[in-house]
Amino acid sequence: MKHGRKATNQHLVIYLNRADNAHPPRFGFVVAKTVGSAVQRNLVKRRSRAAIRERLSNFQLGDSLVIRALPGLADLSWNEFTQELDESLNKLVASGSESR
RNA sequence: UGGGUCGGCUAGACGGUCGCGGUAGUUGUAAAACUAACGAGGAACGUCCGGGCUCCAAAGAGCGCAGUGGUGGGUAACACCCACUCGGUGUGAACCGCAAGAAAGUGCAACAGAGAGUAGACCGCCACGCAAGUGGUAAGGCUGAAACGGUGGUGUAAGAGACCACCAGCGUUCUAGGCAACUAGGGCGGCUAGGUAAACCUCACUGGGAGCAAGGUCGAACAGAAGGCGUUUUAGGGCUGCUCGCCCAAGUCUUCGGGUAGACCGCUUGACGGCAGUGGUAACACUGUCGCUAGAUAGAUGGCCGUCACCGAAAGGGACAGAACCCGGCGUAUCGGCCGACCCUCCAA
RNA sequence: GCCCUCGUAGCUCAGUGGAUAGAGCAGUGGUUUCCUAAACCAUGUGCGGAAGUUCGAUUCUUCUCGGGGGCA
Repeated sequence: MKHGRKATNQHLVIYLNRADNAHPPRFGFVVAKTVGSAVQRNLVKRRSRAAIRERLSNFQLGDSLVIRALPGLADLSWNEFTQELDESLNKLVASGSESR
């Protein structure tokens, strides 16, 4: 992800790299131990997967996305989580289309 | 009525929809698709003990080291569990206890105090002496966590287990009960033998080492260099603190550098769970019958909607916590809910 | 998953059954100086937590909390 762009939020850091490859979109989740216990980390990963699945149509071939979770994310509700995620994604997509 | 003790169970339920994991079946050359039933816990946690399993040739001996520590039983085993004994706490139901040995030996006890361990003599008491002091004594005072039996009497110059009575404690022995720990009672002895073993130690019993990243099969990739010790007179290794014994052995060890990090087996049917019966006070065991109940490999349980229960006046809320080879325990965390047995107290009879 | 280690002052470390736990640096106040630094004097701050053994625990034992490291 050295060539990607980054968007930071209060509880999220998102990296996006758009390449011209033909591979399907790839997603990675980084949940460190600082986020919480094993139960809380699992919850964050599952919610991230569910949220990305709902937004699959927003991505193109060749995209690579990494979501890094920060401490405090596990205490959010589902609605707060998706709101932060959408904000960050919109920022990334908007800046990407401008530069091209 | 109020308060409490112990034991057990549970950890929201049902449905719709979009998804995930392995398994079975069908289709398909294959990739994959479809269908079906399953899919985290009471602690999955901490990793504090004990085992199974695997490898170390087999798992040998002695010393050392470590662990356990009332008795009997349960168990594959245990530091766990059950029953009992002893000691302590509580009005009680009950609870707590690393609960062997201090006359085998060594050590330790600061400060205070006269004295802290084969006792001792500061004040005191008594005798002698004009006095200084000398001798006797340990009842009383003081210090301390702890001071060498207690009470009463006899006795004495004053006193003292010096002697006596009772009591407490010790050793030894006998009787009765109990598998035993131990309990009850009697005789004899000597008159007191202190504390600490989670200090060294002694006694009894137990323990070989490593761990599923164990271990095995297949496949992929790469590049060697320097040095040490050896090649039948035994280097090095298994082996871990030492010694012995045994085995492997022609290579092996150290440092630097380079490469790989994929697949499969191990892997889930087990000291397994439910029910019934029998034995046992119980822990538990045996017999019969029924059942199959996660198996991932960056790690599968989430999102949305509805109904009904719980808490709350409502808004709203719902604990602790996520399997990674598997079991048996222990310890710790936990919003709550339910059931049973028992104790104290209040009222009534 | 398994194994091994370490917690003492703000920091780096000593210590070890005995009263009031030390050393260096840092901090605060003062002396000196026209002012600052240096120097000198004074001073505050602690044994990760809870039980137990002991007359007495930082030390011994058990449980627990937190940190660090290793493995094919």
